[in-house]
Amino acid sequence: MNKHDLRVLKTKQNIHSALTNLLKKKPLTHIKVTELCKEANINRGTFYFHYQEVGDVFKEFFEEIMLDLKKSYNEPYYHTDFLNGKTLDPKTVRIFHHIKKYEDFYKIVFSQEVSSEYYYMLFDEIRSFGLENEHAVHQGKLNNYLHSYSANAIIGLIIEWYRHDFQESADEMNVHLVNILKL
Amino acid sequence: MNKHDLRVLKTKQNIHSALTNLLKKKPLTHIKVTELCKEANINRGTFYFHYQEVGDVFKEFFEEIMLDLKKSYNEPYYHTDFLNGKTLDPKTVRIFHHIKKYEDFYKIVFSQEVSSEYYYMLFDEIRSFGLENEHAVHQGKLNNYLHSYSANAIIGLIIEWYRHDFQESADEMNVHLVNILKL
DNA sequence: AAATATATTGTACAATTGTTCAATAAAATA
DNA sequence: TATTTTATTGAACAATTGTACAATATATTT
Repeated sequence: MNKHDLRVLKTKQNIHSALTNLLKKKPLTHIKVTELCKEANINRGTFYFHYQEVGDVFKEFFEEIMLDLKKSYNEPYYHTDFLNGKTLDPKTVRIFHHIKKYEDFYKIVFSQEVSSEYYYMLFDEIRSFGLENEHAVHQGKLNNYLHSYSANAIIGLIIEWYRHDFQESADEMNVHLVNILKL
Repeated sequence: MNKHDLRVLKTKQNIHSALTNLLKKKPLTHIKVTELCKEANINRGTFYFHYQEVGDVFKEFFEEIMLDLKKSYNEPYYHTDFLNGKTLDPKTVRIFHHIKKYEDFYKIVFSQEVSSEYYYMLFDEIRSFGLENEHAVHQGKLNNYLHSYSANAIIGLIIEWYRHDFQESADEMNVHLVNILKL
């Protein structure tokens, strides 16, 4: 299976737009392989040649989104540094802006029904940023735990945000974080 | 459907022990309804009278485990307060001991393939403990975010623990946490 | 342009799913 | 104990899944 083969590209494009369409009508977990193939005008055998289940297609979407998260996190950031007189953390605020940008996808990622794999993709990405303040280097094992602690704490905020249906702005979320870190 | 009916109790007992047996042989996501019913010696129609999918049975297990977590968290705690000369947080250490106690279940809960619903059950339980230091009462919204932040931070540690195959002891985990909180 | 490689198709198949329903068995209730 | 209630069974059904394969179509390579 050569992912540069034009046939493969075309097939995957069809499947991708088919899934995008179906997601407007029903939740990911309700979409059948048969249904997706019909919408994409491809043979079911072709689907199983590339994927195992519908969720794998969504995973491909989310892999792209993770690339964007990595990219936007590493880009120089030109954003207002203040909101309501509070200083914004220039590192984490990019995460919140990223989430807001892909709000519709994260509503799926954080839903109860889907597999945890997307959660862990986000977790590992944020974890790789190494968010733990300025406290330089620690001993190896503690550092591992600290990374997981910090990354998942941020995701805890995002879960709460998700449960508020992403009502707050990204900047407001960052203010919440700053306030928590000040405690 | 009366859950006190002896027939229901017997049926659920059979299904429960059938699932326990099958889980020794294969992962949760590979267990079919048909297979579970054969193992439990009950009719497939009976299964669908009580559940929707195999995961619902595991959810019943986990609901009991969440009750135990709540219970052990509220019990007076008689445990050594020191390890390697470090003070242990008497609140959080119970969570770690609880996880260790049900290690086998949490290996399922934290696995990539299963639905996120178990994760959220744990999250909501830990969140309800209100772990945020001694900083008294804050404004309503910040408090919501703080609870989710703190609860998920702890779970971040547990995820890391899970990835180390739960090698460390509960007390060592608590030392990690204490060290992180000191930063 | 011809030869080669391989992705896609169509078909078939067994197994599982999810639902329905009347008959039956086993409870709870009077 | 007799009556009533209802959980369980078994059977049937359409739909979906997951796999296999030869035939075909459409790429890539020479």
